[in-house]
Amino acid sequence: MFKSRWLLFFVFQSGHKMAKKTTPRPDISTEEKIKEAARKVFTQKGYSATRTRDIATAAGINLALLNYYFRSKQKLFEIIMVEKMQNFFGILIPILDDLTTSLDSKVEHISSNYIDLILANPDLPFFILGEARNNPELIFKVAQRKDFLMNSVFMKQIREKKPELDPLQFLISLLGMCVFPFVMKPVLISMTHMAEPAFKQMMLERKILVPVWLKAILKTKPVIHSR
Amino acid sequence: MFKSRWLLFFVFQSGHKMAKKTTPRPDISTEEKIKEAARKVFTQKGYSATRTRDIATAAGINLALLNYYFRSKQKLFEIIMVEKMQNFFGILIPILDDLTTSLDSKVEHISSNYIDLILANPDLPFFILGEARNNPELIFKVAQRKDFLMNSVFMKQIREKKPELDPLQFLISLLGMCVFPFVMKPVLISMTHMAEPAFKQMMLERKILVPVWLKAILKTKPVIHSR
DNA sequence: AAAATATTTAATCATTTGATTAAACAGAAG
DNA sequence: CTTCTGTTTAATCAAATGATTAAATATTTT
Repeated sequence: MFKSRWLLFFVFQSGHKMAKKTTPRPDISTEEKIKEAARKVFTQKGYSATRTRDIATAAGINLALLNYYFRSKQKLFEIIMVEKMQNFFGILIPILDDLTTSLDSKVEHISSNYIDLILANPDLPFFILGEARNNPELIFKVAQRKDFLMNSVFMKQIREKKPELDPLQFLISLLGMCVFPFVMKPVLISMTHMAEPAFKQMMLERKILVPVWLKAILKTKPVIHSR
Repeated sequence: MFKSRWLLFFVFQSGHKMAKKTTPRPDISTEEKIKEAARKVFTQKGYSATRTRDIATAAGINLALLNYYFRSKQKLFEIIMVEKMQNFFGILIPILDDLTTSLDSKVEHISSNYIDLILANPDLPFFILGEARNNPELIFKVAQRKDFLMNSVFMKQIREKKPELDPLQFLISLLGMCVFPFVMKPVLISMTHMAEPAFKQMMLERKILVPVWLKAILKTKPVIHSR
């Protein structure tokens, strides 16, 4: 058993599960139970506050199975992290690079889709933004090329409509409008009487507000920056 | 020695340093060296990723001195956290509640002061927003009352100027415009060719853009939300 | 059914980590 | 100088934590 695990490891060091050499068809669920628990615990508490025992308990499995299926906490984490980055950026990329839609339409889509996405996964943005600080190379891996963003259709459309404006300023503002309220939620709840339902209602209203406000921003008179 | 420490602990359990009973006047610097190192390490890595040994090394002191002066990692953390929250919110509160300034002027002040503050302490916002998730009660302690924010002069001025708008939507947008770029910085740097100097330049330009844009937002036509 | 292979478990390891202790050291008080 | 008190150090502790192992159980293959 010891031998077979390591042999396989050297053959496929795919970072993937290393069991199931020939045909065996187990539950399929154990591995998925661990991943599901890992999604929950990692996104909630972040990498370094997460204990492998938390994941094992949440998954209802023996601790050793985590290492059996995923080799290490780090390897399991990377799988979840990549998955979550795809959730987070995957929704953005296609909209930004759509040749068939107007700038206004893109703003509407991003606002609406992003807010819905995060309402359904409230810990997602903070998790991504936090772990991006420790694993910048992982972010880079998901964003294929460093010039995709600046060369996207969206950015071109902004340059066309408002040439004096750094289009990155606009994109950051748009994302901030959608994402920041979630990042700030705990502070907000501690400092006001707002609770979960009111927060959700506010975010639903924001889906309408953000496009209106960003259109207004695009109509402002040029601001010239001194150098 | 053992005895005197504990006696003092029960007399002043102020969470403060417990040495220096009679007169001795040491370096004064050891305690401060630890705090300074703790500021750096905690804000950079967060509570759970921080090792007391990291702090001791950064401070150039023996590990035991950390516990000698501050009892525990947790106690030291709370001191730093409160300090940092005062940095972060202390600049905001007086502006928000200033009876003598206009709404536009408040927006300008917040934009300018906040961006300058965070440029000088780039890890501050993420630290605060992150630890707020684990210690909501600490946030509440610094924000004196839960109704301060919603009753502030700033909020009244927004209600007056744009009665149909939830003033919280506006405040969150303003803060997001200033703070979110810093929260997002690592992602930004991984996904574009932007480096530190360009980021700083962008934030300086933002000090001008944010007030212009937020004034434009205040001039938009009312949006009525269906219920 | 027997053999081979895969999965699961309980026990255990080695390291890390927050914290403590006892002794050495330093400076002020008597 | 000696004593007292506060500071610093090196060694050590106990608990937590990521990981491994060997044995057990289950499943597939022959």
